Amino acid sequence: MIKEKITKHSIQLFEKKGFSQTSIQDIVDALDVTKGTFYYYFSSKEQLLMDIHLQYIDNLLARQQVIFDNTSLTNIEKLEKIILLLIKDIKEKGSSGRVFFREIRHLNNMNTSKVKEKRNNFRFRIEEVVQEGIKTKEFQSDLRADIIAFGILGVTNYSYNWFNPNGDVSPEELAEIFSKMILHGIVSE
Amino acid sequence: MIKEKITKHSIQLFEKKGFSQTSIQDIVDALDVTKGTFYYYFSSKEQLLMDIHLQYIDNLLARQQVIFDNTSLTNIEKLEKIILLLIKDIKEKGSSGRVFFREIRHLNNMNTSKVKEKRNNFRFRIEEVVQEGIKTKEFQSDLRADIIAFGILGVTNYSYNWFNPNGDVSPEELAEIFSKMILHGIVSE
Amino acid sequence: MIKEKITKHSIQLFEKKGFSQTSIQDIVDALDVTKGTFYYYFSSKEQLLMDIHLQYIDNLLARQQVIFDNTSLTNIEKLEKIILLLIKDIKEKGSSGRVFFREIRHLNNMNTSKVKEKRNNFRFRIEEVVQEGIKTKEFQSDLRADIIAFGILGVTNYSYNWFNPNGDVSPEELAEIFSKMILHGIVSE
Amino acid sequence: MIKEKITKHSIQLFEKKGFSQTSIQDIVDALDVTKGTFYYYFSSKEQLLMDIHLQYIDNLLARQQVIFDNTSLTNIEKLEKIILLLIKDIKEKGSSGRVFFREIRHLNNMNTSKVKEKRNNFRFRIEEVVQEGIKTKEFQSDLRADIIAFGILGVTNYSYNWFNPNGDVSPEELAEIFSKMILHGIVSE
DNA sequence: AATGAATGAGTGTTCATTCAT
DNA sequence: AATGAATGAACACTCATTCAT
Repeated sequence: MIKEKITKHSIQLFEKKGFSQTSIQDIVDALDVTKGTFYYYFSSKEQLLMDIHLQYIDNLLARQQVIFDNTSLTNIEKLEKIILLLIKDIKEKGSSGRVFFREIRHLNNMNTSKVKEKRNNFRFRIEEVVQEGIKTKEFQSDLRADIIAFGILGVTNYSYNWFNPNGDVSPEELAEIFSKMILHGIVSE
Repeated sequence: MIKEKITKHSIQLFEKKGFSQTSIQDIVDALDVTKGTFYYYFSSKEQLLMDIHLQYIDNLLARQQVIFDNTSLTNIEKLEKIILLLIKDIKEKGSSGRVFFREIRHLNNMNTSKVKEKRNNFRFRIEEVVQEGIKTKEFQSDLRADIIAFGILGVTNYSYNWFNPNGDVSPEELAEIFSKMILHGIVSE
Repeated sequence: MIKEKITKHSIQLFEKKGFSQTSIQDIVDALDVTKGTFYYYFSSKEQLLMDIHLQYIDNLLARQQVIFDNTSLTNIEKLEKIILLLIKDIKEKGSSGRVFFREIRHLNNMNTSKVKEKRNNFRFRIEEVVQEGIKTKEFQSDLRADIIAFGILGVTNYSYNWFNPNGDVSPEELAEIFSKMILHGIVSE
Repeated sequence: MIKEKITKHSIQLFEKKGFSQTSIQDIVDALDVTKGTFYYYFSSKEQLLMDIHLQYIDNLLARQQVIFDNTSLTNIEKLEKIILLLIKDIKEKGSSGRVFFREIRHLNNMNTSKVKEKRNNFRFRIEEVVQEGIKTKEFQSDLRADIIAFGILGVTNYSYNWFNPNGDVSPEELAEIFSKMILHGIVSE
């Protein structure tokens, strides 16, 4: 209960001020508890950050898996759904996402490796979808699936930095615009 | 001379360890000078960071301007050249770029505004190219030029995080792959 | 039962890491109980240390008393037996002894006084034996019994720091070597 | 200058309150400087302790060396002079000595090794003197020189704990009493 | 008899910055 | 142009102790 509250508030603070600019004091002050309480639940500031990272990426991976395993979808549809998954997440978990993308540097080597492995898994899944789509002729035969995967992640992840999900474009609309761009390009035929 | 050396080494250190994890002591130690010397050339650590930001974005803006002003280019060509400009920069100024994208948070409000304005200008130029291309029918008529500009920047900026310009894909090849994806999509026609 | 287990394990920890470097957490972790349990049995960390001190010195005093009261022994024999008592204790209660000698500083004033008084009593007994031996002409007539007592304690107590009772010299042999040195010196006659 | 003042005051404080009970704050408060100043001169609290240890043991070793190298002395005289050296030091450097004997535990492994090696060297020199004395028949032929060396150090080092050099017994007198005890024993012939 | 949550004062250490020289 | 001494506020983290249950 308190642990969850600490995590939740920390995410807000890390997003607003950055991990290193946020002190444990800032965190516990925001919750009206003492530092001792923080260290009762977390062994270090870094462990809290690791918790946040794992919660975020594990959740994404699980939801990506559902899409990936759905055999009734074409690869085009799978890509669209993965893009939508990421964009919609900005509304639901935007703060976590921004912390996730920005603060990984503050994990130690071992933790960085763990998180990067999971991050890579997410990317490899996208790469696989592209690869499969090439086989089924949904996609062009000469694509570099690995690089396309990076391209797709670039488009979606960068959105965390600028997209306001409560603005005039809804997450669903944004996802559709990006899907269209990636799938069909912007040049008129 | 010394100032340039400080800037150059700081970029390396900021890239490797992060801005807040790099102390002034680290910087001056790397150059075998003393802290007094640092403060002779820079009024604060933040000012050094601001210098790095301005050098980076001003250089990019200038080079973008040349492309933008070249009336002999189609809008498609302009987009291609801007993408190439950004990707090639990873090889030439990768460290600066990574510092630029990661450490803006450590500027104060006024400096952040100045840098963001320049950043936005860079984006507006891309948006204008897209807008022009729509008018000339090079691009599809129903595009959201603003969002496409964000998409393009997502693809290129994210590359700073993963692209190894000395690997098996050259900057020129990467730029071409991304240009093709953005212009024509990945779906086979 | 539990109290004894806490005391016993604490002695090991205090010996290995030192009193102030050992936290209550360390102690209870080693026993798989919680801090509450510790404070059920001990009112404070210091009281535990005091317990250890008292157990150690009271035991020594009692065993010294037996020697002291044995009227069938000469004073030389009494000295030999006291030296043997202390050296043999290294094998049996080495950890306690080391804690006893090293950590008295961490007792408060009142407790320090109590322990020092008992320590002094131990020393006074040795002094008395020397004094008696002077009267009986066993010992040289011009000895400073008080200082000789300190000398004897120096030899034996310092052994706690270096003597390995399981090495090539047994406690009995060591006690004999030291007895001989103190009684007869090292110069060849 | 300031560094020396810090060291000097720290020795007093460490002696009175113990190393771990003395905070950096205590030290700098006593000198009316700030913690920053402390860390300008010392990289850590432990390094200060190491400095104290090295100053103490290096000084002792150097003075022991002079005695050791003096070929005009018999081995008996060398022992007497080494004992006097240690006892007189209580008056001159008593605080350092007490810190030296009590706080070695607070050095890390590498530093402990360094200090212990020097400590051992001091002891080995005593052992050598005893060994030489056995060869020259000054000392009894069946002595365990190594253990006798420990015995001598026990007598002298323990004096740091109780001897008041300004009391009714002077350092010279104490050294003579102990020399006599060690050389000739206490039993009347 | 024992727990587990919570406290709060304290610890060693870091570091951007200042300033007389 | 450059130094080196000094500052002081902040920081992550520790820990003996308390107490309701």
